[in-house]
Amino acid sequence: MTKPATRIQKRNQAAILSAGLDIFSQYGFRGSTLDQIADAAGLSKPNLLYYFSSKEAIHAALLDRLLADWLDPLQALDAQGDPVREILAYAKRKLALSKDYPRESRLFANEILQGAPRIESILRHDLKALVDEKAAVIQGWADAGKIAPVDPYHLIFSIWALTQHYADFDVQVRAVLGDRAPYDGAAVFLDMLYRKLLTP
Amino acid sequence: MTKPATRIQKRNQAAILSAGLDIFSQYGFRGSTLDQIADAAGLSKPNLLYYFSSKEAIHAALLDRLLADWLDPLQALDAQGDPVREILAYAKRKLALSKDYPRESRLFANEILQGAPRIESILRHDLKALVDEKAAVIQGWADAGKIAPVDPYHLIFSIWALTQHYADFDVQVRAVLGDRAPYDGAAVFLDMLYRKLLTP
DNA sequence: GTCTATAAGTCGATAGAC
DNA sequence: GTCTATCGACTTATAGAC
Repeated sequence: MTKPATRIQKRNQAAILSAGLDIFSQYGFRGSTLDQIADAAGLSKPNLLYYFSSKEAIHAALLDRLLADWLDPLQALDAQGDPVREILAYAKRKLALSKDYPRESRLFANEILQGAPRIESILRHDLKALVDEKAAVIQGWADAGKIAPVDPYHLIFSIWALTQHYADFDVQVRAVLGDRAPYDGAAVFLDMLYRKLLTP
Repeated sequence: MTKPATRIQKRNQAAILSAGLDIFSQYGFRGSTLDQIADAAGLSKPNLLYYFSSKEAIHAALLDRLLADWLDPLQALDAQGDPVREILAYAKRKLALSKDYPRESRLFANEILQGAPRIESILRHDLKALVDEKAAVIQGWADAGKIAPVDPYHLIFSIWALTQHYADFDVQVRAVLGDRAPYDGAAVFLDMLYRKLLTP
């Protein structure tokens, strides 16, 4: 029986996960070191390994936490709702996720870029099943003439790409825009884009 | 005076650069090792370092070669051409780049994700200047009523995001689509998307 | 040009004192 | 729970034989 976590344990675990998110999201799994994470968490390396048994364990905990929240916005797409409004709302939720959780977005991007060795089976099963389900909903809307006829898979990919871009390529976006804030303009642009695309 | 490169030198340099592209594009600079690259190139590690003086040198050579080609498709956007046709052609060129040079796209994505430490000044100067110039062209088209009024910066970002997504997130796209080929559907989707968005 | 051997440093992880 | 010390493997790069 493990005892309930003390305040110190909770604080240190949270500090390690936040530090791990900082480092892993920037350098990927192999490019990150425990020294960096321990330093960012304000702990010694052996002390860090007292809380998580290995580098893998920290990374796995972060991916678990991420995947739980990552599919939610698409899950919430409601087949009973107004088609255009539902898709616009989905894009808006994903954009908010990029704005509020950019490190999580980059952690995911790094994992995919490296060939998704730790989550490929989840992508092939859970993600594929969810996308297939929602693509069928969107296809149904198109068949019923409620939205313009578009390939539902590429529509979903486009929402992923357009929203995650602002988190994953943040450095490039800021290099081009300078001081101007990206997300207000992005929200307006995406709203217009999908409104025009989807209106039958 | 260095002698002109022999056939063997050219072949080995090319093999090293191709192997480096394979590895760096997947694991990023820090996550890649010379052992991996030497192995992929079919050379011993000391022999690899006979051709390139350091790990950094291989990576720098790859980034140089990449950046030269990377801005070309936008450069070719012609202010004198037909507005909608020019933008559609740009998107098409970028999608072809993702299809034909996915490793280069992922090398760039890795560099940006890691904070662009080696190319940030290029982004802030050359890239920004080019985007500013072409954004002004697009803004002029919008002001003249030749295309719908859209934010030209977010329009350009959207083309980057939508095309590079198919190279950078290739694993995820294939996990969802299964056997179906991504690029034919993507081309049709993007053509319709930008046609509808830009038509005044 | 290509190899073996190795230097010099960093990596993840453990031992054991407190 | 947290520390210092350290192990053994790995990593970049060099030396020197062939």
